[in-house]
Amino acid sequence: MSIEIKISLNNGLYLKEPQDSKLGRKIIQYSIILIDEFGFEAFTFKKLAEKINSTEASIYRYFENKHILLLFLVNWYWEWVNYLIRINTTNVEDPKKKLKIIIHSFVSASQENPSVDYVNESKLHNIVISEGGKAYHTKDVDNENSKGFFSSYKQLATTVSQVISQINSDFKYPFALATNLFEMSNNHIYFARHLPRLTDITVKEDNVKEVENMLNYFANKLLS
Amino acid sequence: MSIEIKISLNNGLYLKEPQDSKLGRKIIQYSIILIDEFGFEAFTFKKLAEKINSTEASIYRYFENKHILLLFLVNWYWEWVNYLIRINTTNVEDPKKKLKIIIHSFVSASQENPSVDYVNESKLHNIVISEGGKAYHTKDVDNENSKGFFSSYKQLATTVSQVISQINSDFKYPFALATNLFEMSNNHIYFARHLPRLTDITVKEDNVKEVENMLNYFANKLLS
DNA sequence: CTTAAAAAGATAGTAATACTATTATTTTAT
DNA sequence: ATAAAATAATAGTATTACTATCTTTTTAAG
Repeated sequence: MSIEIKISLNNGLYLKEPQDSKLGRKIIQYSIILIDEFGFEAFTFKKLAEKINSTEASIYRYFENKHILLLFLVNWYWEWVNYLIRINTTNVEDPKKKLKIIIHSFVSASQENPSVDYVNESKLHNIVISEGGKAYHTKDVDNENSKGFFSSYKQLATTVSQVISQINSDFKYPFALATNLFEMSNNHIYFARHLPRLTDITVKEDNVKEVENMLNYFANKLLS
Repeated sequence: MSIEIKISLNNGLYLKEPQDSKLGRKIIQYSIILIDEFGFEAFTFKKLAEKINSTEASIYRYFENKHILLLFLVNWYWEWVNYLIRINTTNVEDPKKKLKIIIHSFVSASQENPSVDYVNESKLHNIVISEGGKAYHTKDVDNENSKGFFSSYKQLATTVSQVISQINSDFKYPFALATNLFEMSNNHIYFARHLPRLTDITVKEDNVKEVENMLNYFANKLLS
């Protein structure tokens, strides 16, 4: 007995819905593991095929190429954070409390249930931290945007911006603050791990409390 | 009669100093043009060689690979912004004024003189905006960091953090604010151009005044 | 002005990547 | 039991990211 979550994504992100078949779910599961392990550049469909005892050709039936697969994974993450925010803020009236919950979701969505068994949310979060920007920093961004490949991120920005405007309706940059909190969260976890001189916070053993405190401080100060 | 600027970079970033030879300067000049035009992924040494009527082998004598070349270019930009901040803030006492000048340098360094004739600063700024994150979002980041490949960015962060601390010595996140202002500047110019629903500002014909206003607002509010 | 050495060019070759195509086998649903 | 769908197996291509070697051109020093 269990509750199943299936996150629906823009159908231009895949050739065949990977969440509906065993092989498709394995592709998702092990692409997350391999991208996390080797990085996006060194990740190939050939390596993935070997890992799951399948073939390149079979993987190509699900995803056009590895960039689209990355977009799929990042969109999955955006949708999942959207979902967590929705359920964790229901029945919360105070927009300030809502924003605190949102910030908590940004830094540690990966430690939440309910989980989807073929997605290692913690590794997926690491991918978003390390490779997420590559999903939209491409020459094809305008074309992909027109196909709706970033609508989950926009949805997230809209949700958060509305809470921001509830806290302070005079604040002129609700969308910029929303995306900045998300980007800053990922960026500073990355900096703490790899380029610590670029930040003031530390992250020990995935303890992101300091990042969370910093984001709350920034948000409160800006909206006061 | 002219004043020449030569920006010195970590010598692990090249096999042979490209700024000291005609071919080397052509490599810099046209790699900027081609990366800006085609994007980093589609850019190859072969295309560059064809463009400058040289050969792949010759380019490989200057740069190990295209990733190192990108690092070289991004470091050049970081050093150049450092330099602009230094000369534009000399004899300015008020740290608040200094920070304004810094923010102006972040958003529109590309429109400043003095220029280096083989570097199109405006296109280089576009590369930093669109591809800059790829310089450090790689599996090799720790190794490259240990070789000092990010010291120009750290230097920039340090300079800005000192001004921030001069404005408000109690502010707990001077480095994070410094890097965030820089990243936010690039990010929101990119968003305004390609994913406008992720920001509140607009950028028409390279007019980045709105970004500058936003960054000044954020900085002032956070440091008040 | 000569000459040696450094730089650049020309050419060729390799392993890996990012696919596409075709056919054979297995799984699944009726 | 069987047809259709999914997957596996195999092969092949163009491009990329290099490396190696040899020839020609440029430059710098006596």
